[in-house]
Amino acid sequence: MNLKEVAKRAGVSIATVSRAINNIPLVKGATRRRVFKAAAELNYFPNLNARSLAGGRSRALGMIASNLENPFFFDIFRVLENRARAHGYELLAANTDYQAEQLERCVDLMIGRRVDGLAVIVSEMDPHLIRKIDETDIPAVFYDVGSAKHRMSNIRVRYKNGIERVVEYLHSLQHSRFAFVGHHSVLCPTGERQTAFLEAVSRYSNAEWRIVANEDSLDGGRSAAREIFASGFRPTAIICVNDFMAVGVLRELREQKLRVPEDVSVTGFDNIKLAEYSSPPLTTVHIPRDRIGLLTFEALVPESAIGKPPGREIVVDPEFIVRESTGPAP
Amino acid sequence: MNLKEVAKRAGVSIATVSRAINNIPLVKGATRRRVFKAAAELNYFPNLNARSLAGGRSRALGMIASNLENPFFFDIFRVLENRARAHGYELLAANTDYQAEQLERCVDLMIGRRVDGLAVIVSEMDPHLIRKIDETDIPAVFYDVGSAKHRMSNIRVRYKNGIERVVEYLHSLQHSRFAFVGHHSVLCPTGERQTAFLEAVSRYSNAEWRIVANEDSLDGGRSAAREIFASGFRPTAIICVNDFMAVGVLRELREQKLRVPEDVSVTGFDNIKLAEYSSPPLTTVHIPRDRIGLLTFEALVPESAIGKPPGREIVVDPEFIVRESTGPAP
DNA sequence: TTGGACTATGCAAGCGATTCCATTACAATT
DNA sequence: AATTGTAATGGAATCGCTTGCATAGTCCAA
Repeated sequence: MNLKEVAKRAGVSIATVSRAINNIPLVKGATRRRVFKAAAELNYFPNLNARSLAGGRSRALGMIASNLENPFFFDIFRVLENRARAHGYELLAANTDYQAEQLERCVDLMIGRRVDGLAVIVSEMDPHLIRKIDETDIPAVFYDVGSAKHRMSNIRVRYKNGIERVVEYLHSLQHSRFAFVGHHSVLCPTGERQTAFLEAVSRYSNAEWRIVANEDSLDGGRSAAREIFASGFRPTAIICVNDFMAVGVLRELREQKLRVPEDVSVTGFDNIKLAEYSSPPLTTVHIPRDRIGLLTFEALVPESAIGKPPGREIVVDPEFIVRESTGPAP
Repeated sequence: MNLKEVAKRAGVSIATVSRAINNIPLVKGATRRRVFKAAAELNYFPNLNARSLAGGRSRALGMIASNLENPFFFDIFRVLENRARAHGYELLAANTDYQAEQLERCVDLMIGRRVDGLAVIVSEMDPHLIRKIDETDIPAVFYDVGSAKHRMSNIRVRYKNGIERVVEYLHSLQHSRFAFVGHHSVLCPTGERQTAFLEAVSRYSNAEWRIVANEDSLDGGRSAAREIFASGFRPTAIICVNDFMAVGVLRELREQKLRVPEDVSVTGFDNIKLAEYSSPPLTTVHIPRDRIGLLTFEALVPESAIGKPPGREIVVDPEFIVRESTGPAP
């Protein structure tokens, strides 16, 4: 069903139908009603593809995430979707599973759909893709990568501070054997956290440590923990790159009959809901995902944030939260 | 950048460029190379909106879910996305948060995008929407609602069997005071589980029970548990409509210093990964989401399932899984 | 009655692709 | 050399919509 049919039935031109459907005030009340009646009778749905094509914009935003299964990303998605909807946009979401190849596919897809703004919240970003997106003139937001320019913004989370706080806190509880559980992502976020971990831990002369990595999932966290113990290392504290994996670590400790925090302390990162719901609840570092989502939206849709420059550098500070998964070293 | 520009640069017609880009074999090797070279130099991306419009199909599938945050839905999403990608489709996902109003918006959006197939995995479905979708001639899959017809399929999970097994099992462990934790969804899935619970529990003359409902989230599960205890009822077993909420229940029990399963047994439903990772791991009922995702895809894309009829009734059987969250009544 | 000044509507040109049909190029066959 | 068949390309209509511009209708003041 298309405009033409509706126009015929309502006895007006397609231009008028288009205006009526789009609530353009020019149309007279009576005409508008006739149009809506005809549209309803014919079960008419505006073809959004045609609309995007003709209108020159898609009224859609895109979000690409590394792992939507991890609530960290999902929470951002949720905020972004709500903002988008409130402003008459729809949100197209895509998942890369941390794979560079899929990321490229997703980017092509989003550009192909001619989204009006694109958020790329991934840790496997590649400069070549940034250039690619840049050349399209689509407003974009990246995450922890390079700096802002043109119409591209960047969100930077100060992971380093967070990890430092974690290590300091554990050290103050007399811990000295640390394990760091990361995930298989080549670039920034894990990288920064891992680097920060190394720096922090190196400051203590009596500290020993070990680093393992696995995929970003519950299973990945558990496997990582298993790997640590298989190596013979006996950490008194396990610092995880995020809460999701930390829950996996907790599971393995349970299996090994190690009590948390009496025998070993565990920390997460992100402060997803699940951190509060794990047993024991996780000591972690809060990253304000609401704020990230909101700022991302504002960066993508300039008219929603008048006065703020189109391409900007956004810095987000984490916040340390102590719960029950950490305690004095045994 | 568009076809015309690429055509000009490559010195061919737009028809030829279109064929080259779409890998239609008619194009001579040398020409093809010239076209790709020009496209690359111009940073050309096919406009998918235009393509959908001209081609008469969008090469996109849609999936609408009640709550993508609940891994039950996300797992289906993942399978569906993989199948879709493997067959050259993209997947548009939308979330309703169990709200009828949002569901309608999502449906309009999907129809507006002219998806080639639409899966509606929600429990708040409404007959009027089914008719709406039916009239568009888009192949669709629904979930636990009515029966199959035309090009519309239906997936039905035999929840009843699952709940029966759960109740029987708990009864065999001498439990007699049951609580059922559901969520605020008007229609089938919860409804069926709840009804099945009532039926099963009514068979035992010494059984007492109570039913509470809350939103489908970790918080919702916890609040539901709180409500039970606030009412003064002291269940020996809490049967949850799904694992996600069960994890919330577990959290509240921890707060109340009640041991699971020594003081109270808890069961979930769905067998999401988290069920295995909670503490204690949840006794639950497995619903094969891989199978559901796959069957959904086959129902949406007929050419992927030759021989099978377009509109069919798919029945899925759950499987009872005992873990550590259940034990003999205290 | 007529002439603005609006308000409502229609016409038609795109938007960027696909695809049917016609045409050309070229090689093989007679 | 003429003919034929096939492979490669181009022309142009079409998909459903938006929107600038032209036009028709309406109302009121002069």
